[in-house]
Amino acid sequence: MIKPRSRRGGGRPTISDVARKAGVGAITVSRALREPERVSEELRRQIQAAVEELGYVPDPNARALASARAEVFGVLVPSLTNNVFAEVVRGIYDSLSDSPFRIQLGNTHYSGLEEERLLQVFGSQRPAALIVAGIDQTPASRKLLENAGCPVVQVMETGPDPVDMMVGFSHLDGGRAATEHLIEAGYRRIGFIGARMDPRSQRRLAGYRVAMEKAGLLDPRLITTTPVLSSVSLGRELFRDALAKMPTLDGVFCNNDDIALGVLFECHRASIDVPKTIGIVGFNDLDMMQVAFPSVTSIRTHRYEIGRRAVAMALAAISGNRPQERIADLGFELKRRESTAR
Amino acid sequence: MIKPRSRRGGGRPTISDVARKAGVGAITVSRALREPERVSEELRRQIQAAVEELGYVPDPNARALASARAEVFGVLVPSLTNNVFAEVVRGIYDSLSDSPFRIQLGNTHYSGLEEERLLQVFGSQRPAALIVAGIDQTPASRKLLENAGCPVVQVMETGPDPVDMMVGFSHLDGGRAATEHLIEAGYRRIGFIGARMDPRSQRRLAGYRVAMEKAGLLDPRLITTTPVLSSVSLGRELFRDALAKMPTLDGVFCNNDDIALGVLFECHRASIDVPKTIGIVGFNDLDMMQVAFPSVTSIRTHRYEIGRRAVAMALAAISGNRPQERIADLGFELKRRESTAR
DNA sequence: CAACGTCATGGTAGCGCTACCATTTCTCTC
DNA sequence: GAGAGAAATGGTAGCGCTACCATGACGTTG
Repeated sequence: MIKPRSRRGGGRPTISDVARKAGVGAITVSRALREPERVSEELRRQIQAAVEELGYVPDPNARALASARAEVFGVLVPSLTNNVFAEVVRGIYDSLSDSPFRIQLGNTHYSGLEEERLLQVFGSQRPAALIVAGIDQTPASRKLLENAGCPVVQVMETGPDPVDMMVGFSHLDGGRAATEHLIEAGYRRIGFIGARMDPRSQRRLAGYRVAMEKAGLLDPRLITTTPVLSSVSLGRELFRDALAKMPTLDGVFCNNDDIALGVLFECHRASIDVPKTIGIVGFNDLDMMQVAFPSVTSIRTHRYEIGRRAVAMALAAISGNRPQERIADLGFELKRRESTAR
Repeated sequence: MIKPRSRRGGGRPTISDVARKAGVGAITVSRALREPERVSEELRRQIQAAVEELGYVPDPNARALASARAEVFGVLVPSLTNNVFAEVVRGIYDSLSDSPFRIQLGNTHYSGLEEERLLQVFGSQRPAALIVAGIDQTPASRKLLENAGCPVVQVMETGPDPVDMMVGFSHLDGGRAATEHLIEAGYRRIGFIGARMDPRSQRRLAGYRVAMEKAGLLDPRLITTTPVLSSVSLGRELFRDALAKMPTLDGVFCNNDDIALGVLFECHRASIDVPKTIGIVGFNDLDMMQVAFPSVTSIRTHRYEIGRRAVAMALAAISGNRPQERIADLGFELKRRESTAR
C-alpha cells in the first residue's frame, strides 16, 4: 500500500517538489541553491522560478543533518543586559544578518559550569563557528572548544594562549591608563571601586595596582570590591563604603560606567564637588558619560567593533583563509572629561 | 561492499550506539529520553548508564527532522541594546534555561520588512513557539504568524486583536498616568519629548494627549519628537529644542528613561532647578532613576516578568492547556520621586 | 580518431532520529 | 480460564536534504 506523500511534514514544498516543477534532479536544485556557479545558467533560471512559485524555503534541520554542519554561529556571553555584551552581540548580529548563518545565543550568567553546559548543547548542533566571551574558560570548557571542530573566537580581551582566535584589548592596560590619568591629574588618594569582579574586572584592578604601586600610592584600604552584580545603585553604596573607610579619598577609578554614575550621583547628593574634591573615571564609555554633568572621564572600548571583527575572522576561517594574526587587539581610548579636570 | 559506519558524522555516538550498549532497541532509548515514564525503570537505568558512559548527546537536527518540530523558541525584538528588550529577553532565557528548548533570537531593527524576513527564516525551522515584540505586525507578518502552526505570544503591550496570546500592558494608560501625575503635581506647561517613536511611543504620546486635552492644557508646540534612535545625548538635545520652542515649559514627560536622564543632565548643566522649575517623568524605571539626583519619577514596567510570563503561556499552550485568558495585562506602576515633588 | 580529461547532471544511499504500527507479555474481568 | 485490554518493547520506514559516485556529452590531445 502506498503511503500518502509527506506523512508528517506540514505539506510545505520540499526540494523534490521544486525539482519536479523545474524538470531537473533534486541534487541539481540543491546545487543551484548552494553553489550556483556549478549549474548552467538556464537550469538556474528555471529552478529559481520554481522556487519562487512554490515559495520553497530549505529546511535547515535537514540540511544540517545531511551535511553534518549547521549554519549556526554559537555565541556565549555572561550577561544579556550588560550593555557591554549587548553591544558585542549587536555587532555579531549585524555582521551576520546578510549571511545564511543563524545565531545561537547563550547566557552563562558568569558561571563556568553553565558555560560548560551550554558548550555541550551548542556542540551537539555542529555549529559553523563559536564566539565566546572571555579567555578564562574552565579546563573542561577549553577542551570542548578545542574539540568543537570549527573556528573559535574568544572576545572582549586578549591574552597569551588563544584556543584559536581572539579579539579584544588589554583590560590591565586599560585599568592602568585610567589610574595613571588620575595620578597625572594630581589625585593622590585614588580608590578602586568594583562590582561583579569577573576576570576582566580583576585585570582592571591589577592595572590599577601596577599604576598605584609605581607611583608609591598603593594602599589596600583604597580598594572596595564586591562580587554582587553591578548597577548604578550599587555604585552609590560602594562609594559610601569607600568614603567611610577612607574619608580622605580624592579620586576613584570605577570598574565600569554604571558604578561611576552611581558615584557621581552620590557626590551630587552629598554636595561633594566633582572634579575638585573627587575625581571620577569610568570604564567602557557609554553614551551617557559625555552627557553627564559633569561629563565623566572613561575608557572607551570598541565593543560593537569587537563583535564585527570576531565574525569577520570566523568567516575568513570558515572559507579557508584563516587570518595571519590570530589575535586582534582593538585597543581602547582614554576620554578625558570634566570629572577629572582639576 | 560494506561501507564503514558513520560516513560523515564526526564519529560521535548515536542513539543506536546507546541502544546496542544497553541491549535494547533504538526506539526505546528515544523514549527513555523523551518520555521516561513509558519505559520500565530497569531499562531506564541501563539506558541512562549507557548514555553517560558514551557521552551521548542527542542531535537536535535529526530530532527536528524526524519529528517535524524543533525544540526552538523563536524570539523577535526590535533592538538588542535597548535595556527594555534586553530585560524581556533575559526573562525568556531564564525561563527556558532548564527546559530542552533553545532560543533563536532575531533583531528586527524596528523594521517591518526585516521582521517578515526573519519570520520566514524562523518558520522554516518549525519552532515550538514564537514570541514577538509589539502588536503592529505588517499584514504579511501577521499571516506568517497565523500560519506558523505553533503558539504565538505578542509581548510588550496589549491590544484588542491578538494573533494568539499577548503579554504586556497599555502604553496609552502609562503615558496618561505619567501626564496626569505631572498635572496633579501642579505643572501646567508640560512637554512631551520622544525619540524613536515606535508604535509603543506613539501610544504613550496618545496617552499624554488624552490627559492634557482633558485638563485643557494641550498645545501642539509642547510636543517634541524625532524618529532618531533614542539615547541620553539625544534627550539633552531634544530638551534644548523643546525649551527653545517653548521657554515657559515647566514639566516634561519623556518617552523613556534615557531621554529623561538627558533632560536631567541638561537641567544640571543649565542650572535649571528640578523639580521646582521643571518636573521630569521618565518611562520604564531603570535602576538608575531612583539613584539619580534628584531621583526621577518614572513608570515602572515589568519587563523581565513579561518575558517569563510569555514563556509560561507558550509552554502551557505547547503542553495542551492553553491559558484561559489569552491576554495578560501586567500593568505598570507610577514611581513618585523627587523630580516631580514640587 | 582513439584515449582521455572536463563539465553538467542525476541516482543512490544515507545523516540520526522518531511516527506509526506490530508484537509480546502481563494484567484484569466475568 | 477465555477474552479483552493495557503496558512495555521493537521493527520499519521515512523526515528533507546532501556526499559520493556514476553517467553521458562534449572538447582536446597526439
